[in-house]
Order: sequence, then structure tokens, then C-alpha cells
Amino acid sequence: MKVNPEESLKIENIVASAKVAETLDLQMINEKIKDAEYNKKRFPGVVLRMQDPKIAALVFGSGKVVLTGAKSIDSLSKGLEILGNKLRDLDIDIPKDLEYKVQNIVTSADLGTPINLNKIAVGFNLDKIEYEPEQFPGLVYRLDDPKVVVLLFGSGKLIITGGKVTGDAKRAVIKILSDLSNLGLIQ
Amino acid sequence: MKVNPEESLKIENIVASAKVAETLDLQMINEKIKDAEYNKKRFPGVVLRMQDPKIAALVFGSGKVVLTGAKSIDSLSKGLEILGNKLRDLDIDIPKDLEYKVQNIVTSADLGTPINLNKIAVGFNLDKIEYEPEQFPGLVYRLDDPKVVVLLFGSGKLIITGGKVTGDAKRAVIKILSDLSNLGLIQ
DNA sequence: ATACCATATAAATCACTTTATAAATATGAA
DNA sequence: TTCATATTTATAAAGTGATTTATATGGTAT
Repeated sequence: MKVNPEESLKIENIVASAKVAETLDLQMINEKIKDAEYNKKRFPGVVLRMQDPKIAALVFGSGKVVLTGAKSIDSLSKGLEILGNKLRDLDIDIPKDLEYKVQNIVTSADLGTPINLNKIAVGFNLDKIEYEPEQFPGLVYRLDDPKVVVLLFGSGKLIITGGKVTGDAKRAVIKILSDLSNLGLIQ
Repeated sequence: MKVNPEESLKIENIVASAKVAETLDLQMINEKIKDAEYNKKRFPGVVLRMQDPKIAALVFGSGKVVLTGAKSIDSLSKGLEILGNKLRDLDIDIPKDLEYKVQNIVTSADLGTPINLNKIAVGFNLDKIEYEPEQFPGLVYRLDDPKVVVLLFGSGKLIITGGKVTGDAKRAVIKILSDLSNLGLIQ
């Protein structure tokens, strides 16, 4: 368990969007794909799930899709390819090379040592912090660069969300380690 | 019915916990015991009922069990033994001398005379009392020693709960009689 | 005649709390 | 009409709060 915080980084979820066609017949997709979920009064998109990699896709009539659940950029790409093939199986014309845009990367990390959230709450820039333990056990810290939100827990574990590239998480952790060190809250 | 309050004490329920094995196959137990109740989406434990003594047992996969309903320490012990035998009948290896820990004893008592809960509510330490007659007819009184909660009713009847040993109830009643006497609310 | 109100208590599991993010609808509000 | 927010999906973290069992008490409500 004695690893550097930077080495504990683990991508937990990647959300990405893409446009796979000009329009899509959701009703038809829902009828032809057995495990599809479609309830237009609940939500305007069809939910499709892949198992390997385990990714969920929201498919809209506009031809746009949202992929969630990927744990790596590679699996995200693979998931989009699989989705494309699923639609091609329905005789829908889907371009070969689908482009996507990563919208959010959620990463977990571990400082390796417990931290006192109350001290952090008073030491950090107040308007960047939100800490209401009776509402949620994590302290919410909004960074400007990288522009992410970090949830800090008393155990020393962190969740970095809002990242656009995988490197955002590491940069955020380095900043937080620096901040904590400067305040003498660690080491 | 003119008995001393201390003589009216009656154990109504004893809750105890124990560990009877390292792990238990709840699915198997549920299948082999006819009157077992098991609905893991409702509750993670299997419910087993004994008739003499009438005790209900919650059995968990961790090998831990919870016994409720016993009206005496003796019947509690007997109930645990019966439970052990029931499991042994299923070819599960259960130690001979099972240890248990009493977690809660509920005892009823009768002061023998009606009491005015409104007067008690103002005379007793406010932060130890809760009395909202339109919500519940009993006055809730939290004692520090013994650490129990007593429900007092206008009829003079009491419920002492949270006890760890049978003697807690008697000590609580003696304290309450003393408090009431000092405030001139009885005799 | 039930059922629920409140009390304590253990067990394990669930849902929910927070954060970010896109998509396309609906609804409620200025 | 326009703007805001809710809907849904995934995901981790670590809290809280139900869930179930038994039991007396005595009010109210169905």
C-alpha cells in the first residue's frame, strides 16, 4: 500500500459524446435490439449496454450518442466501435471512423495517509471549498487549473472529476499535495 | 395488584448476538429449513423461528446471528442451542459451546399508581425527556446510569429498554421512583 | 379489530448523499 | 417565449438512513 499518490491514479469512468449518423430511428432500434431500453416519456434517448468493455450508450434521434462507463480511452474507442457495429447490423449506415469527444473523466486516487478535512476546510480558499459532513462526507474542492472538481475524504482518498484529458487528474493531485504540504497538513 | 414496583418487573424481550460459524450458506439453509424466510432484496439475513422457547433468529452469511424474543436468559441460551442444532442437522459444523452477547433487554414494570406525565415533563431534566402525547402517549426518559431509555405511561406502567443486564431495569425503576418522590409526584 | 406511532438493539445490504458531463425532451416559471 | 431545471447513464469516495426481528406500553386512525 506504500505507493506514491500519483501512482494510485485510476480512471473510474469516462463520458464521451459522438455523432454516428444524421438521424436515427429510435423506435426501430428499440425493437430490433433485445436489451435496449426506450421510454420516451422518461428520457428521449435509447439506452444500449455493452458488456466487454462494460459501457452504456445513450442513443438519440439526432444521431448523437453518449458513452459512459469506460475505464480507459482504449475501451472507450472500442465501445464506440462496437456500438457502430450494432447499428450497422440493423442496416443503418454508420461511418467507419467514428470521432468522439471526451467530456468527463472521473479518476480516483489515494494520498496514502488520512487527512483532516476540517483543517483543510479552514486552510484552503474558502470560495473554492464546500464541506458539509452531515450532508456528504467528502470535501468538495474546485480547481481552476486543471478545471476539475476534487472530492477529498478523511481516509486520504480522492475523486477527481470533470477532467477532459487523463493528465488532468495527476496535475490536480500534485497541486493538492502541494497545497496540503504548504499548510503543513501532510508529512 | 398491590405489589411493589420492583416486584412487577417482567422481561419482555431479550436481543442477543452470536457468531456460530465463519460463514454460512444462506441459500442452502433457506432451502433445507421449511419455515425459513429469506428474501435477500428485502433483508440480507435468513429468518428462522423456534417455538419453544418462542424465539426468532436472524442468520447471516458471516456466521453471525441475532436472537430476539427471549423472555429470560435461560430461554435465550436454550434458543441458541436449538438454533445450533438446527444448523448441525444441515451438516454445518457448529461449535458446542456457543457464546452470545446480550444487546438489549426490554422490561416492563408498574408503579402501581397513575402518574401525571405533564408534571413529569416539566419537573424532570428537560434534555433527558421527550413527551409529545399527540405523537406517542408515552414519555421518553433517557437515563445515564443505567444507560437505558424508559417509557413512562400515564397509567403508571413503564417500559425499560436498552438494558444490557437484567438488573438494569430494577435500578432504573428505583431511580425513577426516587425522582418522582423528590418531586412529590407520587405518594 | 388491526396497524401504526416511539424505544433499544445486533446483524448485512441497499439506496441515497456529492461531483462532472454530454445528449434531447418535458415542465414550471418569469 | 425564453430560461432554468429535471429526466438518464456511469463512476468512485464514505457517511446516513432504511430494511428485519421481538417486545411491552397506550393513544389515534382506518
